[in-house]
Amino acid sequence: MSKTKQEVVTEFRCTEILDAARKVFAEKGFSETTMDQVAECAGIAKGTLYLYFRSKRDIYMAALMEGVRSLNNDSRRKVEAAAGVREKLCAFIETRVGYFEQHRDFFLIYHSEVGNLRFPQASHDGQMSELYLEQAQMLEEVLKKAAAAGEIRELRPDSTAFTVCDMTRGVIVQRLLGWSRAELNDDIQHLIGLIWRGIAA
Amino acid sequence: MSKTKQEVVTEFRCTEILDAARKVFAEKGFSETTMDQVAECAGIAKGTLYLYFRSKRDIYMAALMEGVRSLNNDSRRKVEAAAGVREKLCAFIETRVGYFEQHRDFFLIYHSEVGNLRFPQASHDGQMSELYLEQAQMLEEVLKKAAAAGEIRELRPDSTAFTVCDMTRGVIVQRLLGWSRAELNDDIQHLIGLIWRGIAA
DNA sequence: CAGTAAAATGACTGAGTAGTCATTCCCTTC
DNA sequence: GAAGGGAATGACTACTCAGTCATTTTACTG
Repeated sequence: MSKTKQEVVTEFRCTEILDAARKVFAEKGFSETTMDQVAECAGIAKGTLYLYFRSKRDIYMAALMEGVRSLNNDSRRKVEAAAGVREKLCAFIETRVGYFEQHRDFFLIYHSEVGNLRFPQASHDGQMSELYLEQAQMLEEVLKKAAAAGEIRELRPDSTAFTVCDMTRGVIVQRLLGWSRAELNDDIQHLIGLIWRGIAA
Repeated sequence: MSKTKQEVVTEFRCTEILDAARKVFAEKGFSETTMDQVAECAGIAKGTLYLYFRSKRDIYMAALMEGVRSLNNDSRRKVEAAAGVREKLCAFIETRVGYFEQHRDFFLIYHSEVGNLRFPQASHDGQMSELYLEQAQMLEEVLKKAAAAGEIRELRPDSTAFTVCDMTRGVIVQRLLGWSRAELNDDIQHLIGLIWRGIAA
């Protein structure tokens, strides 16, 4: 059964709102953004926002989580599809750097939220931590298997996985703030070179 | 000439206020913190805050910048004092991880600010960016010289320097959020092992 | 210990904004 | 094309909170 007209409209409005939200939140941060600004950017009235979302935080979390889930799915798929360890690592980094380059607004929100992981009002419930950990753990599994197979040296897979995530995020920040003028691919290759020598057997 | 009584009292009040500010801001983040909370935590009335600082943002920035400057000075001194490249790297990482472990409130503010580097209202003027870059550049110099001397392989010193900073910060986050249960020293040694193999000639 | 000046106080104000809801608009159906 | 109903609107409300300032407290001096 295909979607009713109702559902189509609702989905369209939600997408529209979340896209606008990402844009405005990315520019100003959560607290400096007003609902009027989100509404204006989405080209609708403020009241309409509340027909589709319960609160400001609700919109923010939806914009954030939708992005994170999509990113995590992409990463997982690409990593699973890749053949060896090195290739899996490459896939992980390339997918994520690529995704963030394509969705800069989302990245700014994501990154500022990582910075707030400790403030409870942000990332409510710890949904955000959960998804963050999910990625690290996926990487951890890859590293564990690779170590067992002797493809890389023995090191703490948990800590290493986090570190790879941090380095990946770091590269995007460098690019976004204009601290790197290299080609995207050079940045990625440079990072992979660093990591691979760091962990290779 | 020693300080007048005036100056001593002023300095004491400022320290008191900034300590309280770090505590509260670390717990709640900038916008969720009220001046009343800062005042209460400092054990003074709200009005008194405004005798020593011009605004909420002013207090926040002072608390942040004092910490960053102190951290940067420690780092620089320790790095300069260390003998070889590897030792300088160790000194950098150990100093920073140690400092942040000793000043967790400060770290939470610092880390959330790194997440907000792109939002103009935060980190006004870009003072924060400046100090962040300062550290990375110090490291960059170390790496350049080491590469010229053949002690490490040729790689992009700017990008590598940023990456080392990111990894270092990452380790603290792991520890602060309880994602690492290892001894402090194990975490540090693990990280240095990773980096050193990554960059060694 | 009175007099004075500086420091501290906290009730108050004004600006800003999340969220509401009575009204208007528009689309569908007969 | 009239009637009915669901979607959209934006003026309005209720509240929060940064920053002020008239008053009180404390510290110093002669």
